[in-house]
Amino acid sequence: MLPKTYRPDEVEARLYARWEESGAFACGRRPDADPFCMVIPPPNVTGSLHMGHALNNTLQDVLIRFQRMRGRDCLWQPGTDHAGIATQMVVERQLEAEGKSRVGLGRDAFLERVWTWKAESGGTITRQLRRLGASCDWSRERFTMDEGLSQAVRKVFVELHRAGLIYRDKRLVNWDPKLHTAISDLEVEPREVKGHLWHIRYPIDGRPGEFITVATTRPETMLGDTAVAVHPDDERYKHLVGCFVDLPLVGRKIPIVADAYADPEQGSGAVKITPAHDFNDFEVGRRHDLARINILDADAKLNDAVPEPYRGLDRYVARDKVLADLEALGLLAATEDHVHKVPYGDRSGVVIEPWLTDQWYVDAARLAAPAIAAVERGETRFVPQQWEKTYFEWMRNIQPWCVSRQLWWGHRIPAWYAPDGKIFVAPTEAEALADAEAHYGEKVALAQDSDVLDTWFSSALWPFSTLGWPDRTVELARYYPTDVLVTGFDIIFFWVARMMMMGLHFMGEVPFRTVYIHALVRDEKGQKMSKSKGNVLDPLSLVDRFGADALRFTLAAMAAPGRDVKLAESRVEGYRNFATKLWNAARFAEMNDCRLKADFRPDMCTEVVNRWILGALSDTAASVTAMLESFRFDEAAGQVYHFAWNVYCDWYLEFIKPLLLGDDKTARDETRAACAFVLEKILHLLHPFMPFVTEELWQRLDARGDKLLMLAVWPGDEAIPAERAAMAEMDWLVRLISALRTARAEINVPAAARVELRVLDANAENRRRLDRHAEAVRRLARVETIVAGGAVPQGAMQIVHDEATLVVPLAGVIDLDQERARLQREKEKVAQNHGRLAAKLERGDFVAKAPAEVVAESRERLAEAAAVLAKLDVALGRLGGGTGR
RNA sequence: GGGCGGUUAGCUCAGUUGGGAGAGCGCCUCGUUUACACCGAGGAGGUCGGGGGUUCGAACCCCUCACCGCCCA
Repeated sequence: MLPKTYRPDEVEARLYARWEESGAFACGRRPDADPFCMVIPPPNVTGSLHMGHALNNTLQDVLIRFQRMRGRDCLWQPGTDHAGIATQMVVERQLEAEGKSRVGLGRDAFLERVWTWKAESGGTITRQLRRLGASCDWSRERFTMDEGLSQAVRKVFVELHRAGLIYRDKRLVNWDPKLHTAISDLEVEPREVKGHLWHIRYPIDGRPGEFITVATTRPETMLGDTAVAVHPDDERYKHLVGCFVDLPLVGRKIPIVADAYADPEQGSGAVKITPAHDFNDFEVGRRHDLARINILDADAKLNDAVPEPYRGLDRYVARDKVLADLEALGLLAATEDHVHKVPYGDRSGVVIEPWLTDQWYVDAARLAAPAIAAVERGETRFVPQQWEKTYFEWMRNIQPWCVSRQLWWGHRIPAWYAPDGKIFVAPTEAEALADAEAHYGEKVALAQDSDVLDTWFSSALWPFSTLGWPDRTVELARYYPTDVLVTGFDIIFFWVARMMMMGLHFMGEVPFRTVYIHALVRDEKGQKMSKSKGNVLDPLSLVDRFGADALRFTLAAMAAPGRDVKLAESRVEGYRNFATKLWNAARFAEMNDCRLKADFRPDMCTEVVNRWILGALSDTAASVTAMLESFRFDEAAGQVYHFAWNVYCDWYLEFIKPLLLGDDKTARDETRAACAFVLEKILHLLHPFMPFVTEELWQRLDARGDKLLMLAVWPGDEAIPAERAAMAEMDWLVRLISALRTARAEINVPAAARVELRVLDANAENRRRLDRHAEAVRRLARVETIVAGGAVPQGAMQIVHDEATLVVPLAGVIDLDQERARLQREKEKVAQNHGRLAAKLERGDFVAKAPAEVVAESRERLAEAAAVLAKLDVALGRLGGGTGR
C-alpha cells in the first residue's frame, strides 16, 4: 500500500534517470508524427539555476511534455553558451588565487585552462535543469564553442563580410577599463549617482577678460576638448560663434561652434565638446569636422596626448588635479551638486568609458529590415502580442552592432592582417594565406586578429547551428523553423532580435513561429533578482524542501500573461500539499480496489455519479488542452487543480464511498473502474506540470512494464458523452448538502449530531434524486433518516431549496430566535437581489435596449427570487411570532 | 524626456469579446466520518487607486489626475 505522504526526494532522481535512460527525451522516436521543436535559451556555462531559469524551463517543459503526450515528435534542444566575459573572469579569478595571471600564462595555455574548467564545472546548470525535471534531448546537447557551432560562426562571419554586412570601423565603444574590452550597450547599466556639475570658465581668444562658461560632470575630459558648442538661436552667444577659446591647462585654441545639440536651458547653455570621449560629442564632432583627441589609455589613465603633469594619472586623480588647477587659476566658476546617470559595466562593476577604437561591426540596420517585415507579416508571432512593440521599437532604431571583444575566450575573429595592414577574411588560416598569396603574388606572413566575437554572435545562430547548420542535416530539415521560443522579455534585444536577423539571412525563414514572452521573477520589492544585488531566491532549495513538482506547479500557475512574478513561498508549500492530496486520492483508490479495467467503457456507465464525473473530466480535459494551446499556463494549471481537488476529491470520492461499500456488485465494479479511470486521466492532465508525482503514482497503480506516463496519450479523444442530466442532478445534490451544512453551522447544531430530514413540496424528479442519493446525503450532511413530506414540528430548521423546503426537526436543540434570525438574514439576501432585479426590469430602456436573452434571464432570476421569498415567508410564519427581532 | 505596464479581499495575484466580484495563503468557528491534519466542513473580509465620460448596464471601453514599476534616451 502507498505510504501516507509523498516523498519527492525518494522519487525524483530515480524517475529522472529512468526517463533519460529509456530514451524518452530523444527526438525522432515518431518519424511519422508532426515535429514539434523548441531550442532552449542557452544558459551561461558559468551559470547556476536561478528563479528565472526555473520559470523559463518549467514553461518549456510543460509545453514539450504536453506536445509529446499529444503524439508530436518532440525535440527540446538543450545546451549552454560560452559566456565570453563571465567565463574568462571565473578562470582569471582562479589563476589569481594561485598567484598566476592570464597574461603570464599566455593565450594557448589560458584557453586550455578554460577548457579544463569547463570540463569540471561547466555541467552545473544542466545537472540542475535535470533536477527540475526538464525533458531536454540531452543526447543532442550543444555548446557554442563546439567545433560544429564554431564552424557555423566562421562561415557566418565570412559570408556577412563578403556581403558587406560586416566591416571594420573606428568609432566610440563602451570600453571596460577593468576587463579591457569593448562591451555592448546592452551590457551597460546606467546607475543614478550623486555627483557634481562643475562650471568652468574658458577665456575667449583675443578678448581679454571675456569668458564663456561651460558646465560638465567630467572635468578631466576638458583636456581632450576640441570645441565649445552653443545653440544657433541662443542670443547670448551668437556673437561668439566662430571665435576661439584658449583651452585652459592645455593652451589649445578651439573653436566655438553653433550646434543644436547645445541646450540653452541646460547650465549656461554652452557645452564643451570632447569627440573622443562622449557619444553625443562624437556626433557633434562629426558634423563640424572636429579633431578627436583620445586622452585615455586602456586602463582609463591619461595618456601622452595631455600636458605632462597629467600624464599617467588615473581618470579620477586627474579630475581632482584638473579641478584644483582650475581653481588656482580662478577659472572654476561654480560647483553644484548634481544627480546624473553614470554607465557601469554589468560584469565588472566599474565605470565604462566611451573610447575610440577599431572594431568589427555588423550592419544591423540592413539585417533588421527583413526581420521587421517577418513579424509584420505574422510569420513570427509574439505572445503576448504587445511585445511586438518592444521588438519593433528596437529594430527600427537599431545601431551598428559591435561584435568584436578584446577577450581570449570566444570565437577568434577569422580575419588575418598582412604586414601592410591589408585584411584577409576567410574561414581558415590556410584559405587566408592562399588569398594573400593570390593578392601579392607571393607567400606572406599573416597575423590573425587577436579579438574574439561577442557571445551573442554565436547565440544568434542557435536555432540552426544546433541543428547541424551549415551541414544540411535531417534534423535541420525536419525541425527548422522551430515552433516556439520561450524566453523573458529582458533578452528580446540581446537575443530574439538577433536570431531573427540571422535566421532569416542564412535560412531564409524565421527561426520560430511563436515567441512566448514570460514574466521576470522579481524579489518581494519588485526588483529584478541579480547576483550582484544578493536578492536571489534559490529554486533548488525550494525543490529540496517541497519537491520539484511543487515549484514547477507554482511557477506555471503564476505565469499569467502579466509581468511581475513575485514568488511567495507559501504558494509553493500549498502546491506541495496538492501533490500530497493527489497521492492520498490514489491511496484511497488503491485501498478500495479501484483498478483500471482494460474493457472499461466510459460511455456505458449507468450510475449517475460516474456519468457526472466522467462528463466533468471531459470538460476539464478539453479546457486544459485549449488553455495550453494558447499558452495560458496559469489557467490550465488552475483547471486541473480545481478538478482534482474540489471536484474529484471533495465530492466524487465522498459520493462513491457508499457505492464502494454497498452490496450492488454491478454498481461497485463500475464505480471502481470509473474511479480509477478518472484518476488516471487526472495524472495525465497533471503530468506536464507535475511530472514526478504523476509518473510515480501511475507506475504504482498498475503493472506498467516498460511503459511511461510521459509517453502516454493525452486525454481528449475518448468518447465521453455530454452528461448534462447527470451534471444537473449532481449540482442539485451538491447544493442540497451544502445548504444543510451551512444551516447546521449557523445554528450551531453539533457537528456529530445526526438529524432527521423531512423534504416538503419536492417535485417528482427531485424526489427520485433524493431517493437515489439518500446514502450520500446521510453521510455528507450527517442525516439519520430522510422522509418525504410530513409535518413541520415546533422547533425545526427550515431551508428553501429550489421548489422544496428541507425541514430538520431539532426540538430541544434549536434556539428559535437564532433560527428566526437566520431565516431573516437569508430573506434579506434574497430580497436585496430581488429588489435589484426588479428595479432593473422596471427601467424601460433596459428592457428596450438590452439583448433579449439578457432580459429573459433577468426575468427568470426575478421569478426564482420571488418564489424563494414566498417560501421563506412561509417558513418564518411556521416559526410563529416568538420574541425574535 | 520618450515608450510600456501596473493600482481588485490582510498578503500574493486571476478576472480573454461590457450583463449576477474570484483563487491560493492568512484569519475566525467547528471537526477525526474508508484516503489525506501537507486534512475536512462552515464563515468573516472588497466604495475593483481618485475624478469625469460613453452605455440600458463599466473592474473591463474613452479622458484625466495620483502613486508604483520597467525599458529606452
